[in-house]
Amino acid sequence: MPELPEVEVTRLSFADRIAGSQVLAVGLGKPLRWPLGCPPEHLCGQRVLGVSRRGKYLLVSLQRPPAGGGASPEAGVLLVHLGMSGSLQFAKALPAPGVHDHFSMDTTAGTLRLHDPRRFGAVVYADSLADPVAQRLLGHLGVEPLSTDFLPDAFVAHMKQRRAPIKQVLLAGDVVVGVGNIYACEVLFLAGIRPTVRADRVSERRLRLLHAAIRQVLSQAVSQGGSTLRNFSNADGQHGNFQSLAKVYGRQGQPCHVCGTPIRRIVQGQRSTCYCPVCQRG
DNA sequence: AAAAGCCCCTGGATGC
DNA sequence: TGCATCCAGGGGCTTT
Repeated sequence: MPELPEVEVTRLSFADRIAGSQVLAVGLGKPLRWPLGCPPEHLCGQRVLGVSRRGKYLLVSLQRPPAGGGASPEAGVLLVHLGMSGSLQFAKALPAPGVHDHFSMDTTAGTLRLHDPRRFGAVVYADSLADPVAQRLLGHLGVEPLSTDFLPDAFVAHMKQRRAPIKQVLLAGDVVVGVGNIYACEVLFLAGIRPTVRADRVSERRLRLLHAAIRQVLSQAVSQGGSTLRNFSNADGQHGNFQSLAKVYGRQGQPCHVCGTPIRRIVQGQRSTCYCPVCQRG
């Protein structure tokens, strides 16, 4: 499933190529998680300014060419979420949409297409990032883990205010974004923290280790091209190779790489958690 | 405010 | 072999 590194790798794989193009046509397949929020024709003629990212959302910024006169051009943004099974393709010529291709946008530079069998993904149009439609999805998000705003002191302070199990706080995304189920398990292993421990009961020393682990694991995963744990590929169709680096996720019953103890699997918030009962006592 | 549970969906794995 | 059942998971929403 796409987590922050996969989304970032996807962005890097097509952002430069689509920037500056003009939207020619938009086609929709079966309904995604949310409706597009505007008629598909509304996008036609708009210019693609660039692609940025906020958490696991890709933000495709658009601009309608001024109709004439001095009026400032209207700007808009497409919020793209890959959900659990989504992937983007961008190419000059793509074959006809398949049964799982639910959003297709032809531009002068190529076609951008969302392939999403489980349809947990979404493509939503908003007039701007300040628009309530965008704020509903982005407004509550925490700090970007790979930005210079992700500071140890603030991270510790936030965690000390939360009583929920630390893994659930990571997944909630309101302290730090982009840490999904796989990476949450991995970073807690690296920091030696038991996933079930209340966030505010974790020592400051280990919270600082966790902060460093989040930066290290996510940036490493980006440089590796993302995870292939769930058939991930970037918009060029290339696969990442992070899966071999997972130390606990999906390894229940197998020996811990550090101490040899069998990795344990539990369920938290209807999601599986894998951890080493010996290495993760903090 | 924060925490916990619900629900959307379907390919792949498992069990009979 | 073919069927039914279960499971995975992101994250906004509702309820506590």
